[in-house]
Amino acid sequence: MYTLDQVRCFLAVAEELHFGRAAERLNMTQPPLSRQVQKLERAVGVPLLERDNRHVELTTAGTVFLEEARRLLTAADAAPALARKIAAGRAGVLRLGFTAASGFSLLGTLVQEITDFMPDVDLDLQELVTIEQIEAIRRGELDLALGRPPFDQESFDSRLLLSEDLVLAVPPGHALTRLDRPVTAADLRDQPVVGHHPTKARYFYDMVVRYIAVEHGNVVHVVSQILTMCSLVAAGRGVAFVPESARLLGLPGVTFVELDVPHGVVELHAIWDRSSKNPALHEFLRYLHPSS
Amino acid sequence: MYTLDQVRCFLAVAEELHFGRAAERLNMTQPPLSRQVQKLERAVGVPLLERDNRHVELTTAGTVFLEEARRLLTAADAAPALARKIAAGRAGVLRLGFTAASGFSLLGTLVQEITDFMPDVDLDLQELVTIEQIEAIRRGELDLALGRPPFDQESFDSRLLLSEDLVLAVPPGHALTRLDRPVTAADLRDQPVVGHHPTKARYFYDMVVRYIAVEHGNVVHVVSQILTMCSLVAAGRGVAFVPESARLLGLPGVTFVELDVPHGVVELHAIWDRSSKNPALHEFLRYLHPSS
DNA sequence: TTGCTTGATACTCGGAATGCATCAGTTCCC
DNA sequence: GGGAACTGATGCATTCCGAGTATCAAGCAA
Repeated sequence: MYTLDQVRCFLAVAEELHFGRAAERLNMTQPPLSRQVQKLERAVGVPLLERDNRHVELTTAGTVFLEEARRLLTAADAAPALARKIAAGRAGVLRLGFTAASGFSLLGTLVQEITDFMPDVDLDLQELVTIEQIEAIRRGELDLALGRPPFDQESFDSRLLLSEDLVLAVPPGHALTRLDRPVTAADLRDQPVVGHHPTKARYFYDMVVRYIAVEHGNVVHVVSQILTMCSLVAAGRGVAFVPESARLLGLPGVTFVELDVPHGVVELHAIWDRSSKNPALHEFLRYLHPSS
Repeated sequence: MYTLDQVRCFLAVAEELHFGRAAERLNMTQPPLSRQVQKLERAVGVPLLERDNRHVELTTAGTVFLEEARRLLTAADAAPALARKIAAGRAGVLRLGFTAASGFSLLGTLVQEITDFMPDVDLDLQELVTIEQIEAIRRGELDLALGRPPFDQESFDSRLLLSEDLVLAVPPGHALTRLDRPVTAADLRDQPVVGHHPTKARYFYDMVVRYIAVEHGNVVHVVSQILTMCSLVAAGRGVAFVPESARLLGLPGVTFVELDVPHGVVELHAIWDRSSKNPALHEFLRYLHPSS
């Protein structure tokens, strides 16, 4: 079995792609570093790095192991911190994930409310896209997510926090800003579109497919974050479908026009594992559902 | 910093609530176990166990650390297993490009076969024309392409997957449907033709130039996708040369007549970079060439 | 060719973990 | 009340592992 030190060694080498520099970063010399990585590879059972007597590069297995290694080390660092916080008499820790987009809208007020209502609870905030949040909850690395459907209704409970409109982000002075009616699919026939990633931003992708049949050939970029979309719009690369709260970004070079879609279609939910035993989470849920 | 062994020691003690039995379970003697747990507690910074000279019990911090510890060890066990699976090609990602036309014919069965043969491999599908696929492979953004010649035989390996006939798409009731012999170039002298794009659909363009000398002036549209061609035929804009599998589209307003060209001239190849290191690709190739 | 770079290996040394023996505190029972 | 039994901690000798130094081997450049 391998040790965390070996994982740390591997991480440094994988990031530097150079044993000498990695050793320097770890405050050790190169030979023991080589041996530690060799040991790790023997423990894992497959080569993680390909050494070329001149260059070092990750194998495919090494690439995915690197991801796991990062998570492992993060968890290894977080565990004692968590234990210390508990021991220090704090009421607990609430690990809250949020999407970049929800950060603009209600994250601020929500954090304020939580700290008011549960002043002794430490809040750990992490920005992740929805699926990553769901995965993190499933792995027990997160207590509460601010995300969008779909998610497994079996294992997760949720509550709708916010409904907002889907609007079209366009550069200022764009022809569509001069329309005095909501933009329809027909208006977009010849518009380059900055599209959503079909899996990472599945919620928006599905919504756009459903309400606005965008010509496949019009999609000029595929991205997963609202902020990136707006930047691309500002750069004149096309128009984009974004939640109304993107206005709060205050980005120059972007303005927003109404779309011919139902109001309030963009939903933001609080999502949690119904089997979680974190007392801080339950305390928060009591605040969220004052009834129950 | 602590080690995974220390965590394993703590886990055993926390579960047994007895140093002696925990030591037995870990195949070690009791004194070093005590010291390992002490070390872990020093690393974490707070007591995790309360020893009572008669009983052992978890502190509050110990309880939450126990949970984290379990997760940590699970992740530490899972990571190498995952890496081994990746290296064996039994898991991972296979990025598969396909032309719209190949989508109608064998993409479905191929995808089915891949998911049967390599159930843990994620398939990323992307529709691109052949040259874009080749470029994507060259840039390392795609592992496998379903495309048509020509492509650089130096850097790419390939395998013929399908040969089919070139047929003529015409509107139903068209004069050429009443011929009782294959259509020849002469029959097309006065027909408006929906033509292929000379670079984006070079394979079909070259093939048509080679087998049927179409009058230049007859070409009323130049498009690069079979589906677009068929739609234009259905709209009565002309006739078009398409692979027989376009029948599978089931488009109303289009029927197909035989052409006086050799059978099986439309080829579809699986194409890949012979220097690719993706184990999932190699696993798939083993499936494709059971011989080698 | 020579010299430089880079990762692997040989060897020695110091620190850490192990196991044995033992201690110290508690509980139980006669 | 006192000794036996039990439990976790500690002292000590041994062993083992990992670190550092020196060096090697392979590839590349001039």
